[in-house]
Amino acid sequence: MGPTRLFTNEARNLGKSARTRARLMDAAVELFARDGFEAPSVNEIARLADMANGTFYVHFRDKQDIALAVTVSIAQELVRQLDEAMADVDDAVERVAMATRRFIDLATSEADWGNAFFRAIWAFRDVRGNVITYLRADLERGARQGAFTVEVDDFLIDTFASMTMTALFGVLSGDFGGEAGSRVAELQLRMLGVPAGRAKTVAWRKLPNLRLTIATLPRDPAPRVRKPSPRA
Amino acid sequence: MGPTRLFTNEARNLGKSARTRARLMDAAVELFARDGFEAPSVNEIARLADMANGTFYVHFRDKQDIALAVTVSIAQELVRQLDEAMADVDDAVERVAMATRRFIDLATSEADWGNAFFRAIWAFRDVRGNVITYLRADLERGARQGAFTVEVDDFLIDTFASMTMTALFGVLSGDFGGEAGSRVAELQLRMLGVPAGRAKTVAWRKLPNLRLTIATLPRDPAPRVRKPSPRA
Amino acid sequence: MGPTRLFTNEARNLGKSARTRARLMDAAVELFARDGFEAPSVNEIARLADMANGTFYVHFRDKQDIALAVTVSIAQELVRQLDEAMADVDDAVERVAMATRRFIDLATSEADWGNAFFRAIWAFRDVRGNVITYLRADLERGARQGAFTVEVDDFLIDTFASMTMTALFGVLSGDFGGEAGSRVAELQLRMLGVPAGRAKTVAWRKLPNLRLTIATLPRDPAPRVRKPSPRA
Amino acid sequence: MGPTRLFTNEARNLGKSARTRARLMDAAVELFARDGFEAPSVNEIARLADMANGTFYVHFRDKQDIALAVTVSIAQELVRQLDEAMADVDDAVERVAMATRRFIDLATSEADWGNAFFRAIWAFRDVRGNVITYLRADLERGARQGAFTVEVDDFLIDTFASMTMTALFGVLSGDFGGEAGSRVAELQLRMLGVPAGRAKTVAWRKLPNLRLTIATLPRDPAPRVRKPSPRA
DNA sequence: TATGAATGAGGTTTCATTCAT
DNA sequence: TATGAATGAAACCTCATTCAT
Repeated sequence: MGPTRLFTNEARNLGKSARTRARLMDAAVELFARDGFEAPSVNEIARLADMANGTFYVHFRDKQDIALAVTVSIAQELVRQLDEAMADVDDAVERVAMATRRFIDLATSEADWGNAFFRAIWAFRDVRGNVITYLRADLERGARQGAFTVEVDDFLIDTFASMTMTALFGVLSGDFGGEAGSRVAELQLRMLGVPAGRAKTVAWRKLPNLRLTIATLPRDPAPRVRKPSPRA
Repeated sequence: MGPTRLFTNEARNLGKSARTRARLMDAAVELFARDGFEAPSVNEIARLADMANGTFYVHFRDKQDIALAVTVSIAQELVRQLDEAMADVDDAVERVAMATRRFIDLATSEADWGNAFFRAIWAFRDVRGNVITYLRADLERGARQGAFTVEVDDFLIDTFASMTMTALFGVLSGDFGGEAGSRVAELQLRMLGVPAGRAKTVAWRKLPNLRLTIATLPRDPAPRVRKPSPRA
Repeated sequence: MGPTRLFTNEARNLGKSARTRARLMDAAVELFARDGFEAPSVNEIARLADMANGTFYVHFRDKQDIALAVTVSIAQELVRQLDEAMADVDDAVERVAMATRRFIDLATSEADWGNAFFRAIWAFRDVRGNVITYLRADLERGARQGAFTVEVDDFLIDTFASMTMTALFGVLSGDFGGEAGSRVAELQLRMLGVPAGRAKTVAWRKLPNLRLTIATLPRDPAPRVRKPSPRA
Repeated sequence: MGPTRLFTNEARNLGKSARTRARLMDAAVELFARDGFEAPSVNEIARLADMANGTFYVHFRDKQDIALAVTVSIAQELVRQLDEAMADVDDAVERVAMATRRFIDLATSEADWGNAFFRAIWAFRDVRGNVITYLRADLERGARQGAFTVEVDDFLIDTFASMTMTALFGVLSGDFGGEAGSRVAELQLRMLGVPAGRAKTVAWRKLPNLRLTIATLPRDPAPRVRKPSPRA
């Protein structure tokens, strides 16, 4: 169950430069996830990626640079897949609960990415913005639908998000099990004003598992017929 | 408006060694609060405390050591004063809301301490334990009193605590104003199952301001009424 | 007002390889003139020449190599044009004064070349030799003609040359204006033994301006009168 | 005939810090003299001074810092001793010739210092100022005394100085012998307008040798009776 | 020829820590 | 206790140079 090297996989069919860059990013994810963004030295990253230290600087300006690249990629991918998975859900209560649960599922399915994401949220303000946009949309939808009885503003969003992140962290660190997603979701709905009964029902409804993936099938030769969705 | 040097103040009447140690701790708080636990070098701490770098090692094994000393002290003091201020409150709903609000008040009244505390919570697991004991007690009291309709366990406590911390952080970083305490408190009560009306009433009830102090020997011209102090 | 790219211009009608080489040399002159011979990296030179770093090594062994190529070329060109401009002057006093003045004019008319030359004189002994031959000839002519009352040897030549170079540097760095040529020339003649009056007359006599060029194939719309050019 | 370690010698009776600093400066002089100010790495300097690389940074901010320290010291010492040696000479013609000759003698007597000084003149504009002040004074004195028939201004001073420096460089590099001082001095006087005969007489008059020294006798314990001159 | 990714030695600088005073 | 100079490992980064394409 070693590291999955999602970036390397993604760059499989790209040029040499892109592949080297991807190897560095995978190495960085692994170390960032384990030790945070400060601890790993550039040399360590290069060594783990199995290349000369100088090569790092061919592809990134410095550690901050790769950290941001890695982090933004992860956040985008996470959010994109999350959004995709909820495309056909309309009810805000359902959406909010599902977002929390699936987000935790996804971020948990690839521990390094989840950890790196978790660290990134605190380290880089930009990453937050990316994610929060979606969250805000769902909360406002709920307000419009009359399902939530609280004011939706930055304060609420921050609070809400921190609950999700805390649950995620608990799962990643092994303190909590798979039910964590449902538990926070239920608490969040209660907080928002959803009646306790409905909160419980929605938050605990069975949900198919999600796995974080990165588009992998051949790119360059180009799949002639665009299938409905190239991913599971 | 400069730093308050609470440790130095506390050690005012102690031996020279204790006073030197306190100066180091005050310097450390100031730097930790501003730059986190990694960034400041031992030399910087010593320089800010206005003593030779070698002196640091007379009093602390290493940076980790002083960081722990500092944060544990802060946490203890914070919790102690919080507890003291709520000694005569019995109702769990009131206690829980008040704890959240006053905690934020206290931690906010001395920005460096608040920031250092905030950082410590993530960096040192031990500091959490200290604080959480009190929190658990109040939540369990509420469960026994039938005021809360959720299961009280580690998961709930973590979630609850992260909400408070998020509000605290928002205030410290200037994103939110003084009402943040009431806002989280209200959200927390709703989450716990307190009816929306009561949650609002309790969370927004006027409360006298608290200021973090390190009670010790008679202050400057010395207020006679204050009892000697709980510490040497 | 941008750089003149004299080498590129000179190689205009040569093979591709020669043109690439010339572009590198122009880039090198520009950087050497600005930052000296050590500071610019091979990568910088290549980047300024708008080609891949590897290409550099197709044309030059290393930085020393291009530095020499560049400065020897500059020195030759400078001296050649200087010599050409004085072909019909016979009197040593006139020649010596004119050489100094026109040398400064030329080296000044193309600031990068002037600066690179100036730097080269100190860095590469070889470059000196090239220039000094001409200088010695004129000084010896003056001695034969009885115009100079000092012994002409290496010491005198060095001293004389350093005076010219100092004036050149002053002009290039903006400390002195256009009259610098005449001033040194006058001082030099006095030093050599030319009576003060004559020294002044000769050194300040009006002189048409010279511009450093790399004569090659017909210029833009092509001045017909100029003979084909002394080079391929 | 190894290196003389003048700084170390000077700091003999000072504190430990000053002595370490002096050792670094001596090492720096040796390397700067041989390779210029760019080539030697900080590590090389520390290694030659026989201490850990980190120690360098206890005493100097960076290479520029030590280069300046070294250079300013050398220039000051050189100028001070030169000035001292000419204290009782009044005639400007004599002074000017003597200054040039003795300056070359001094700078030559301690080759490393001379070389370092020579390099410094080109690298640090500030060092020039120091030296040039004295030079200007003598030239202006000559003008006042009616001995010189040229205008004394920056241009003249630069030219004059470059002649001296060129002679110095020639001696240091072994191209010229001990008579170089007299030769330039004679040329300089001619240039300034001193009749050829007088120029020769003054410039070649026998002069006792000078040696660059640094005050060396016991400092701290303090010599009770100030002798007329503590130096040879 | 031209490319540009990759290399790794070597430079600069910081810093926790020791130790003689 | 307090000092602060000294240490050296280790971080960061640059760069001349090679080499497969």
